This record gives sequence, structure tokens and C-alpha cells, in this order.
Amino acid sequence: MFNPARTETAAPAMTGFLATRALAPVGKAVQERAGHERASQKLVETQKLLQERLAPQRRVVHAGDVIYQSGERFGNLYILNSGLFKIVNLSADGREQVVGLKFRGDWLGFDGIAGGHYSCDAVAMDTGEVWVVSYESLLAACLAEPALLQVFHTAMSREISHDRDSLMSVCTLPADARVADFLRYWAESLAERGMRTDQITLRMTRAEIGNYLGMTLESVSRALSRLARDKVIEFVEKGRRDVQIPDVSALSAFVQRCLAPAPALLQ
Amino acid sequence: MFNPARTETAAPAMTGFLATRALAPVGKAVQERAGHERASQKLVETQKLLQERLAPQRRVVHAGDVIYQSGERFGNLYILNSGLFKIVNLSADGREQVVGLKFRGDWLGFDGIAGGHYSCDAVAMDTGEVWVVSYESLLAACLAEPALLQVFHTAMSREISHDRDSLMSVCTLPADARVADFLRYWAESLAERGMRTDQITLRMTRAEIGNYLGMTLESVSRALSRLARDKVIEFVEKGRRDVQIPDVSALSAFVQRCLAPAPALLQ
DNA sequence: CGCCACTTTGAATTAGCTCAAATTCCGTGG
DNA sequence: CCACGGAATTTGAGCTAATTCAAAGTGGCG
Repeated sequence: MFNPARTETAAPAMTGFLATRALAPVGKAVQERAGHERASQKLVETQKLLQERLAPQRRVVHAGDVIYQSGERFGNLYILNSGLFKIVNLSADGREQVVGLKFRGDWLGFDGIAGGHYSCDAVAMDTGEVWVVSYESLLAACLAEPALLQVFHTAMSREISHDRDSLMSVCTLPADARVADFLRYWAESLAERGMRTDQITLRMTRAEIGNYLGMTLESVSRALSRLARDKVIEFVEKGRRDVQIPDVSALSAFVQRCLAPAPALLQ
Repeated sequence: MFNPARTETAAPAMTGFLATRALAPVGKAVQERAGHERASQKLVETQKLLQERLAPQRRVVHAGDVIYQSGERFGNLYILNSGLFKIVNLSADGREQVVGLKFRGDWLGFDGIAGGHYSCDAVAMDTGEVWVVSYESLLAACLAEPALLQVFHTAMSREISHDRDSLMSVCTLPADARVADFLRYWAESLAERGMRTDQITLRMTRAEIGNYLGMTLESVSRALSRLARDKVIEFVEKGRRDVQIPDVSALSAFVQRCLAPAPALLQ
């Protein structure tokens, strides 16, 4: 639930697609940038369509704010305009699992459609802005504007595909590679959204990363140390929350190295 | 792709919701059965609605038939009327991962909506019947009949929730518990669909189960042996593909036992 | 009847976990 | 501005669950 005392109305100046331009991409490879520019442009158009057709309520959230909780009655979907959010599954016996990380452009709340109640928690990890849309009004708007329906279905479809990729990562990659793949995905997500990727801030503890990736916090720490030793990433001096990724493709190469069967040191 | 030589038109007698009644539930606990009856009834109504409004093309498939392949142009969604299907993700570097198992009532193809191409393979593991619906015609029908839209969204929502549960299972459960939880889910899925659950046939090899659960085939075999030793399951004599589950809740209890911190053997 | 694919079981190995200790960071209050 | 304390992180050492490797065992099917 939103903490009412902390709920604010978004200041118009920092919202909408205008804000995006201030954080223009700083990528290196020109053709990659072109792809990301396209994706970013598409995102901006989508946001515009949503804004015009739905006039969603905008809410500013802060780290720790709960957007919705497991068991709560379903009614709204949430479109993320900025900030970072985590999706947490809670089992009957108390196990807790981070099952998703969401950025600008992602939607929250799909899990509630089927059963009429949300089946997980959605929590802000950072200051951000969410657009609140009731499912009913979304459906109504979709009837008038089929393009909106396509946007909605696309968001769900992407979520399904990404969840499957997560499962594959957890099931087939060793710990070090999983961390590298996680950083790669994060960097690419930022790039697609038109944000800089050379230096990213992990707004989570090692324990949260580990939980999401199915390993212990110590394993995450060791993996990051190895990545730094191999110069695939670099820690920004003072503080280990900020990570520099000089070259995203080096992360993919690291993953492949982890998967390579034999090191073949000599000969 | 369907093998054209093997594609048949479904015989009317064995299709539709009438066929369901022949496989009425054989559950034990009365209240559980009531819940499953309800779910089963809902499923039947949904299938009826789809049939009336969409008049989908019906196809009989056999073990090994590929419903769609990664990279193939998206166009159709598939509603499963009977049979068992697996969803396989393939990574660029050749890793292969079973990311889903689908039964009667489930839908296939959602992953294709976002990118215009399917992003995984869907393969039949058994003889079954799928209803083929083009995404376009589905959307058109949804405009005329909003209940259909709800059915469609519910199917996607359930898929998202279940994918998250899978991730949680892989990330938080030890190998033995994962196998037990897998069997529990399978049995419950069958029960919800009005099929008998006391004796189920695993239509997959140990290797496939292991891949799906993120462990080796040997680990699956050992886990099943331990489950049998603990009388949680029982192998039907002659052949180890058929498993008897006298009491589904014993599987949940086994999972909890695996999670218990200390065995506390003495004192 | 015999082949072949699948399964089971054992033994040795190892990746990742647990436990523990030292270090760093950051907010808070003097 | 700096000292302090708690939380997060790093790193080491030993341990364990699960893997790999290997060898039987079993069943289905031509």
C-alpha cells in the first residue's frame, strides 16, 4: 500500500516523455545505439498513447513503498514511468523470493487478473513515478482504441518471455555467469530505455541480488569480485553500489567463458 | 511445425466438453473435490465460449509434433484441449531449457505477441488436440464479446503467476523437494481439469524432468527413489513412468520436511 | 530374443553454501 | 567536523548437497 503521508502528486515538469530527453543515451557502438534509440522512441510513443487515452493518475513513490500486496483485491494495473521496483513472491511456508525487477515502461499487476487478487508484492526500491490505471477503465479504453490493446498485450507478452529467460538463466548458468548475465540484462534494459549504461547503480543489497538469482549473498560478492578482477566491470571508488560497465559485450563473453567445458590452459 | 502427414481432423465424438465427463474426478477429500469440480466446470464453460465465438480449427497432434518454433512468425494462439505439451527455450549459445509444461485449458503462443515472432518451441509430448486461433480473429471476437477478452487475459495472467512460482521453486527448494513439488503441481493441475490424480503417467524422461527443474537426471531418479522409500509415491509395478500418489498432501508435507532446519533425531 | 534407450545406484569430485571474522561504508549525533 | 555504531560487504576455511563419471539393471519394441 502507498504510505499516504508520503504520497505526492507528480510535478508536471519532471513527468512525461520530455524528461527522457534529458537522459539521452551515451552508448558507444553506433548501430547498437540506433537499436536502442528506436526502442526508446517506441517507449515514448507508447507512454504518450497511454497518457492521452487513459489520463492515468500519477503517483510518486519512494524506496520501500508497497505498490500492492499479495492477497489484496485486484483492480489496478501500474505502468512504471521511472524508478526501480521489485516483485516478491511469498510462499505459504514463509519462503520469500524476488521474482522480478521492473523498470520504466514495465507494467505491474498482471498477476492479479486471473484470480481477482494480486499474488505477489510489488515494492519500490527507489524514488519513482507510477501511472495507476484501473483494469476496467483500461478495457473500456481498449475498445475505443485497439492500439492500446496491443500495447497492453505486448507488455504481458514481454513479461512472459522474460520470466522464461530468468528461469533458463537460473537453471543453466553457474553462479558467476548468472551474475554477469544479470548485469548484462540490467545494462541492456537501461539502454533500451534511453538511459546511460556505462555506470549503473545497483539499488539492491547483495542479499537481494542473490535471492533473485538463486544464490547466497556471499556468492554474489565473490562473483562481482571476480568480474572486477577480470576487468569486466569496475567498481566506482568509494562504495560498491555503483558499477562501471565499460563494455556490455564483455559480460556476454564472460558468461560464455563460464560455460566453456575445458579451460585448456596449456598446449 | 505440424507434420502434415500426421495432421488429422479431430473426430467429433472425442472432442469438445463432452469428452471431459467421461474422465470425471476420482478424488478423495470431498471439499477438495468440490473445489476441483468448480474449476473443472469453469474450464468447460470457457471452452464452450471459445468454441462458440471463435469456431477454432481443431488439430490432433502426436508426441513430438512441433506446434510452433522459436523465430517463426507469430500469428496464432493455441488452446489446449487435451494432451501434454512442453515449452522449450533455446539460447543463442545452444543451451536448451524446458520452461513450461502445459495441459488442457492452457494456452500457447503468448510469447509471440510482443516481438511478432515466437521466442520458444512448443512441442507435443503426447497425442492431444489443440484449437488454433489467429490472434487477429481473437481480437476481433473480443470486441464483440468482452467475456472472451477476460478469458484471454486470465490465461496470460495465470501463466505469469505460474512462471513466478516455478522460479521460486527452483531458487528456494532443495532437489528432493523440487521433485515433490513438481509432482504436487502436476497432480493438482490434473485435478483442476477433472482428471484422475491417484495414478499419473509421467510422459517425460528423467532428463526432461531434470532439465525443467534445474537438476541432473540422476538427481531426479534419486529423489523419486527417496519419495518411494518414504511411501509418498509408489511406482506401478512394471515400468517407472507411472506414479501412484495416494495422498497429494503427503507431497506438500515432504517438501516441508526437506525445508525443516534440523532433523532433531535424538531427545 | 536381443537391442537400445532409459533408469538406477554407487563412488568420487566440486560448486556453492555455511560459518566466521575482518573491513568498509554511511548516517547520526555530539 | 569527527567519532561512533550498525548494516552491508568482502574474504577465508571447511562442509555438504548435488554433480560427474561409471557400471549395472530394466523394459519396450522390432
